[in-house]
Amino acid sequence: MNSIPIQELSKQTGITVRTLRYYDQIGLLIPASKTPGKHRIYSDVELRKLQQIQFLKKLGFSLQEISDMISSREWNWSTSLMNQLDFVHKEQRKLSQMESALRAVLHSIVVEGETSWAVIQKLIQLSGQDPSLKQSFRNQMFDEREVEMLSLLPNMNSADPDSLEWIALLGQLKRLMENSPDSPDVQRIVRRMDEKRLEHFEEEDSFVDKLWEIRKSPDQSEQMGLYPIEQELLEFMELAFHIYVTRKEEQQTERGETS
Amino acid sequence: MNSIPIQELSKQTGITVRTLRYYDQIGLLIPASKTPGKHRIYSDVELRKLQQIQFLKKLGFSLQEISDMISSREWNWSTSLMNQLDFVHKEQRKLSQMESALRAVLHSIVVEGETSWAVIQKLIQLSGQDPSLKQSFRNQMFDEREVEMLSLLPNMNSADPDSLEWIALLGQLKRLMENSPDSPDVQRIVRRMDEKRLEHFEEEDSFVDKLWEIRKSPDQSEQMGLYPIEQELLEFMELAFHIYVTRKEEQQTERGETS
DNA sequence: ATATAAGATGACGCAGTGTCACTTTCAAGC
DNA sequence: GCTTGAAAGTGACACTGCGTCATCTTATAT
Repeated sequence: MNSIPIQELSKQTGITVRTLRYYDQIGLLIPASKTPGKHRIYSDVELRKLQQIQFLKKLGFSLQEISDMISSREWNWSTSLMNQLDFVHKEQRKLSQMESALRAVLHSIVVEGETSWAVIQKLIQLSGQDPSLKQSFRNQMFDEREVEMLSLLPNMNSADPDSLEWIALLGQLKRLMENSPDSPDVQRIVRRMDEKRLEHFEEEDSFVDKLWEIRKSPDQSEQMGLYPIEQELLEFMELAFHIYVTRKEEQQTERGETS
Repeated sequence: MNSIPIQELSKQTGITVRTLRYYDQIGLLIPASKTPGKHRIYSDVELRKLQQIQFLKKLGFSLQEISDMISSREWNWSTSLMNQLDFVHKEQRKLSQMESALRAVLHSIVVEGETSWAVIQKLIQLSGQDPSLKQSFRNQMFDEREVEMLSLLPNMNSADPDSLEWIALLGQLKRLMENSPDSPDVQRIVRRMDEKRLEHFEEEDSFVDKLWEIRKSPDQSEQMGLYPIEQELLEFMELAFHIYVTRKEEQQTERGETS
């Protein structure tokens, strides 16, 4: 039997001395013996046991659970492993929700341009409402095919590049609101928005129109669970869009295009 | 100014009375006033503030952080949001590792048939080794194309149905070791294994052979980071396989097949 | 014998409540 | 105005898993 002083054990396992003493205190890992001066002495039996403890900790079990597992001779491993797996899944869901909420705030700040409590307030409104109401409103306004298309819409709390560009474009547009809606800067943004619209919703004009109507009504937007965009920005956007579309048609006419 | 007693506030927000008192104590949410008898009285200002606190808690911030955010007039939101997002990602990684380790134990128990500390010991060996060594050993034994194929191998800690069936088959085989390797039960399992091999590694005989050689050497298996399968089971499997292949060839010969 | 490293013990702190135990206040009915 | 029961108050301990002092003792090498 080789005797291992506490610091040795600490080095070999990476567990701090403090923790080893704590494990002794709660009876999880008791040293093989002690010197007359009460210094702890471990053996390789304890070394192995400590490694087991480390491993079980990596699985996320609490020291209490580990203690039970180690002491009990016949332990129902499958059950506790499955429970633990279940627990991990729940935690993962929580984290996903946190992630998505965090993104929503970050992106809202991009759109709003300024950081303020107003952003938080808006999101509190959104997150506070009953999701089933949202669902029924969506089903009421759109047919089945259109409801599916709704899931393709850019979203405040998603991280895909497509949504990100929409958010960025909105943010830029907002900062340009002091300019004229037919200024080149504004028109370039609107052109890009139109391109993106065509990419995803070409031939779906009626859907896009319906969506735009909802967007323009703050109440309806809220019921849909859409991030509230301020009225002025929407009006500015509509104006700029109108100008853009008109010019586009003129150019096509000049070039003698028929379609 | 409407005055809200503590229980009212509790009901409206879902925060317990105890927690509200604690928030008062740490100065996070101080009631608007108190009755002469020291009962707390809140107003809708505090109601809104409490909702903000709830929201920020959903983002995973600590009460201290929330306190800072609320009290400071000019807070750098973006930075703390990004930090928090970062933190969430780290937690997610931890959970993924836990999940995969948990699956490894669960699956190992299936293969071993019995639940025992030996399983844990094996996995401790595996998880304890330096992953870079594993990497270099793999690169040393296999060429580039083959290394890619390695990632298609069934794995103890994955949850895909393919891996699951391999695990299940191994577990069944182990329980049948007392039978003769040419018993129908055993042969059916070996046939299924062979089918699965063909599904994924048809035309890759040399790769499969090389892998099998490694499997048969406990040392090499360990260096590869493969779950240790006991020698007897491997030999039993090889024997059964040999019988299976021989019979298959005989049948083909009988049927007068040439290839 | 002495210096010094290593060890021991004990206590506080952290985060966010739950839970007891005991006292006081409020509001309402009489 | 008095009684009563509900609601509110305060204070303290518990939980998890250690980190981090501070203070005292032991082991070890010279």
